[in-house]
Amino acid sequence: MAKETRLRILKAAQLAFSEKGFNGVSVEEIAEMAGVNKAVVFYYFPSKADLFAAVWEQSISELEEHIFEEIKDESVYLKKVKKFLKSYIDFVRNKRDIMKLIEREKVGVLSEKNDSIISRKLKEKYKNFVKKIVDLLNEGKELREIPNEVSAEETANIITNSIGATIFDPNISLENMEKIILRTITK
Amino acid sequence: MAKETRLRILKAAQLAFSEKGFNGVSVEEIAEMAGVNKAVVFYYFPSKADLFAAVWEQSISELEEHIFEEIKDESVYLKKVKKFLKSYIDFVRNKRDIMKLIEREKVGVLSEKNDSIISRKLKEKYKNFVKKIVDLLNEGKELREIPNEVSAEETANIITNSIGATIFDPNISLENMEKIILRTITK
DNA sequence: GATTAATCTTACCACCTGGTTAAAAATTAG
DNA sequence: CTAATTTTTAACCAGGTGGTAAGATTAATC
Repeated sequence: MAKETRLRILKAAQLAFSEKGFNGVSVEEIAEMAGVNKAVVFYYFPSKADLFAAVWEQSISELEEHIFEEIKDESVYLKKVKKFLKSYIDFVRNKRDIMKLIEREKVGVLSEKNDSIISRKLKEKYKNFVKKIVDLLNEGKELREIPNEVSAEETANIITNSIGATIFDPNISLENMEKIILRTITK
Repeated sequence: MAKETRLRILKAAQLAFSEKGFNGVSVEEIAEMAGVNKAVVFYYFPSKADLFAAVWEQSISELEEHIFEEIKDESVYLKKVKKFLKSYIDFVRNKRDIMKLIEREKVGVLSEKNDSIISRKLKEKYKNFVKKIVDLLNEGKELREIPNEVSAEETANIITNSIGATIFDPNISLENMEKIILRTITK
C-alpha cells in the first residue's frame, strides 16, 4: 500500500462527491470505497473540507489541462476555437464523474457566503479556469474572428454552464450544442 | 398563527435550502427560521424530503408563471421571445433566493438515481418547465423566425443553464447575456 | 538488529440528524 | 359551557456525523 493510499482516497472521494455531493457523503463511505480505515483519511487530510478542496483543485486542473493542452499548438484561430469546443465535449463524454462533480459543487464553491481561505482558493481556481476561456474568446475578437457585440465574459459563462449541464439530460446532443455555440461566436 | 404556519415553514425552507442546499440544512434550522417548533414541521410535512418536494414544486411554479404569464398576450413572435428573455432576467434579478434554490438543487433533482415517485415528480416538474421553452422556440422555427440549424432542445438547455448561473458571478451582465442569446436564436 | 519514523487500526467521543410520542394548549363545533 | 378537533410543545430516541487518541504494525535509517 503505502504511498498510493492518498491517491486512492482522492479518487474515491472524487467519485463519491460527484455522486452524492459534499454533504451527501460521509468520510466513512469514502474510506470504504477507497478500501482504507476512516482514520487513515484523516491521517492524509486534516478534515473533510480539506479533502474536498484537494479533490476540487485536482478536478479543475484535469479539465483545464485536457482542454488547453490540446489547443496550444494550433495557430489558426478558428481551428483553435473549434478544437477547444471539441475537447471540452470530449471531456464531458469521457470524464463524466469529474464533470458531474464540478457541476454539482460549482454552486457551493461559488456561493459567496463562506469566505474562509480554503473556500476562497477553490473559488479562485474555478474563476481562473473560466478566465482562460475569456482570454481565448478575447483573442478571437482582437483577430476580428469574433464580432465585438459578443462579449467574452458572458459567452464564457454560457459555454461553461451549458456544456457541463448536458450530463443530466441524456437527450441533449453535444454536437448540436457545439453547432449553436460556434454559430453564436462566429460572424 | 394557525393556517399560515405551513406557509411560513415553506418560505423558511425555500430560503434555507437556497442558501445551504438540502443536505446542508437541518429541519431544526428551518423550524427556527420559521419561528416554530421542529415537530410542527413534521406535523405539516411527513418528512424532510416531502418538505423539499413542496418547496421545489412551488419554486418552479413561481418561475414558470412569472415568465409565461407575461408573454401569453403577445402575438408578434419576436416581441414575445424578447419579452420571454426580459422576464426571465427580471426573475433572476428580483427572486434571487428562488433562482439560487433552483440552481443549487437542479443537479440533485435531475441526477437522482432513486426513482421514487416523489423524486420522479420533481424531475418531471423541471423538465416540463424546460419543455415549455422548447415549445416556444419551436414555434419560432415554424414561423421561420428562428433558423432551422438552431435546435430547440439544445437552445433551451443553453438558456436555462446559463441565465440562472449568473447569480453566482456578480460581474456577468444580464443584458449582455440577453443580447448574445437573441443573436443566437435569430437570423 | 535496534531505533526511529511513517502508516494503519481500534475504540471512542460529543454532537447532530431526521423523526416520534404523548400530552398540553388553542381553536372550533355542538 | 363543554366536547371534539386541530395545532403546538417538550422530551426523547436510535443511528450517524466529523474528528481524536493511543497503541499496533510496517517500513526506512543507522
